[in-house]
Amino acid sequence: MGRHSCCVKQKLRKGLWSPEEDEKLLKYITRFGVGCWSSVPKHAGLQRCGKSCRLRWINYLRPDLKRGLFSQQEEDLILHLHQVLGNRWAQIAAQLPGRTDNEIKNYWNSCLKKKLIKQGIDPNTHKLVSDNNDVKDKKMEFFSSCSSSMPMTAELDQSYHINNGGLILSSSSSMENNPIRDTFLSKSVCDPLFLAEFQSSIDPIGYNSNLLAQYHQTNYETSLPNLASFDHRNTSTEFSDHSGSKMSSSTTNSSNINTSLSAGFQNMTFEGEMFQFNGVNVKTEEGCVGQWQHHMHEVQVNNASDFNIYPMGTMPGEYTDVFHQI
DNA sequence: AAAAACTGCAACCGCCAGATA
DNA sequence: CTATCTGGCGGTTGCAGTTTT
Repeated sequence: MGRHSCCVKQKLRKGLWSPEEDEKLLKYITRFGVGCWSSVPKHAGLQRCGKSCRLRWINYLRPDLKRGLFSQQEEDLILHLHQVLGNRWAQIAAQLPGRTDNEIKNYWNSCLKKKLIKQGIDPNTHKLVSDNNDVKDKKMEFFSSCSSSMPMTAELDQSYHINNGGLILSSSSSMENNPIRDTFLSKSVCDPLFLAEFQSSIDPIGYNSNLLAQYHQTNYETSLPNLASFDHRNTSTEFSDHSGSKMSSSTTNSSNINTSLSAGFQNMTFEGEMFQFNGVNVKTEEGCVGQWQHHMHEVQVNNASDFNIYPMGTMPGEYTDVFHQI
C-alpha cells in the first residue's frame, strides 16, 4: 500500500492555518485553479502537504461554502439521508450545497446524535431503543405528544407495531427563543411508512445522484396508499381571527377544511380558515390548497401566490423556512 | 479567580480505490 | 503484473473557547 509522499516528508507545518497561509493558498487556487494538489504547496510557497492544502480549501477557503447554523430543512435532510445512507458523509454533503462532509459529520457527532439519543432513538439505526419493555411506554409518550389532529387510530396503532422502531421523531431544538415556533415544531410526528417509501426509491447499493429530488418527491407526493381513514368528526379545532380572539369549534368533515390522511400526508383544502395545528393557531388564506407534512412540520401550498399559512400572531411569509410553496 | 469539565470544530491519520509508471 | 502516487473518505484527535464547579 503506497503512502502519501507528503506524509513522509519532514519539516512540513501542521496544525491550524495562519491567515498568511490561507492567503497564499487562496491566491494560488484563484489564479491557477484546482489541479494536482501534491504540487500546490510548492507552487504556492506553503510548507504544507498537498493533502492539507486540499482539505483547507475544501473545508474552509472554497468560496461557495455556506456559513452559519444549519437550517431546520438542512437538519431534517441530514437526518433522513443519514437514515438511508449511514455515515456516508460525502454523499450526504453532496445533497447540501455549500456544506462540507466534515461540517456535517461534526454537526452530527456534536448535535444531531445527541438529540436522537435524547429522544430515545438509536442514532445508528434511527429506531427507538429496542428495549421491548420500554416500547409501550415510549409509544404512549410519543402519541401523547401528538396533537388532536393526529388521533391514534386502530390503523395507526397497528402500523406502529408493524413498524416498531421505525417511527420518525423529528426534533426542533435548533429553534431558538420563539415560543410559537417552538410549540409549532416541537410536536413529535409520525410517518411510519416514510422510511420504507424512501428506501424503496433509492439504489440500495450505490450513490444515487437523484437523492435530493427523490427526497423531495417522497416528502411532497400525495399518492401514497391510505394509512388510515382519518375521522375528523371528533377533532377539536380552535378557530381564531387574525386579531387573536378565539372561539372553540369542532371540525367536521362537512366543514370547509377537508382533510385526508395518507402515510403522514394530510391533504387539505383551506378556504380562508383559521384553525389550530399541534397546539398552534394557524391562519390560511382563501383558496389555499395544501398538504400537511407530518414528518416535516410543514404545510405545502400548491396554488398560493405567497406563503399563506402561518401561525397566528405572525405575519405571512415570516416562517419561510417552515412553510414552503411548491 | 482559578481549575476542571465540557463543547465545537479544524485538522490529521489511516485506509481505500483508481490511475499511472 | 506490481509498485507507487494521488485524491477521497470516514474516524479520530487535539486545540481553543465556553461553561461549570
